[in-house]
Amino acid sequence: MTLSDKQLELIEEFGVYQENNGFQPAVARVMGILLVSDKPELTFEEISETLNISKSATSNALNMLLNTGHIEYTTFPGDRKRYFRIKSSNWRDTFNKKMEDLGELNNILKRVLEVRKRDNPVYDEKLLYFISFLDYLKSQLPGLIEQWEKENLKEKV
Amino acid sequence: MTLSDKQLELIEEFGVYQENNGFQPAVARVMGILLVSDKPELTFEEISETLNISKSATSNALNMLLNTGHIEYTTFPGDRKRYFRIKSSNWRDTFNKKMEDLGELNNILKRVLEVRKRDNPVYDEKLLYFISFLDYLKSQLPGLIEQWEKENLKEKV
DNA sequence: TTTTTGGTTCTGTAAATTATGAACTAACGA
DNA sequence: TCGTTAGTTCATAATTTACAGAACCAAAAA
Repeated sequence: MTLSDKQLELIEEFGVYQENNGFQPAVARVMGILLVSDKPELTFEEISETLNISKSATSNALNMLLNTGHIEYTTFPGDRKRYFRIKSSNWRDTFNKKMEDLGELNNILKRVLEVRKRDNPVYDEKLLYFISFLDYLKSQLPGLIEQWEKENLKEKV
Repeated sequence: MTLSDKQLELIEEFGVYQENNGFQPAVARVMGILLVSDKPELTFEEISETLNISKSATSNALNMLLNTGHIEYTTFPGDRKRYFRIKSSNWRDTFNKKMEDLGELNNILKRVLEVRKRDNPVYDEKLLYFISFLDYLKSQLPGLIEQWEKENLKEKV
């Protein structure tokens, strides 16, 4: 399989993005190739050879991504190969994870306020504002998402 | 300076959180101590000794955080020490960075759609939905923030 | 003028991460 | 039953990171 220069470039770019999200370089490239390749499904061999990563690294990356629910595969009768593709639900998950992450931060910050004893309440106030903002966001987002879904389905139907 | 067990625990927890955001362990702990200590401002020495990190690591961490705008310091006449504190604007920045990050992802995904040529449009559709969702979010968030600010100021005044 | 304070800068290195290649295995095909 | 395919597992090599320690420096104090 061959990829255009633009596709190779995007794999790297997406790869770096996902490295910053905590994925190993090779794992991030595997996600990248599944995302940008013209074929929506690729075999172990195609991934390994096109990305120039060893079989072991490919094996580890694919199993890791399978375990974390980022990819899945189908098979075809009379063909021992597995055909891997990105799980599309993964996009929504990516967003949800970011939101959960802010929730975690918010929990930590709430406990910070309980634990530290500052003489000047001005310092607590700034933090309280941010906490309240995150709470507000959390309360409003579901409605926002719902509304988007409504508008989007309207267009589609 | 001494910290309670709960404070030490929170420094570690916040530290791990910030490690996941790409900060070095020691840097993340420095942010942590500035966040949870009873005193809102701490000196180089207090930070270094309380966290048990070397002067060099402390120096690097503080300069890194100063350069990236996460902390700032004040001085007092006749006192050569600098008193470091977390920049409170940093909370809003943290949130903004998460949003910018989703914007970056969105840009990459838009280019993916331009570059890959898939026979079955179903695959593109899923991606298009997510892109459109992120765009929607981007368009709605400023209003959401504005509304929160309005409500919050109302309470305060 | 010498010493102390409040740091900074420069190696060196322990530990962790990430990937490789080779040996291995299970299933199928000839 | 022998070879081939489609991978997995293991030992280890190559980087990368993250920090400590020591030497260093400028300003203030003694």
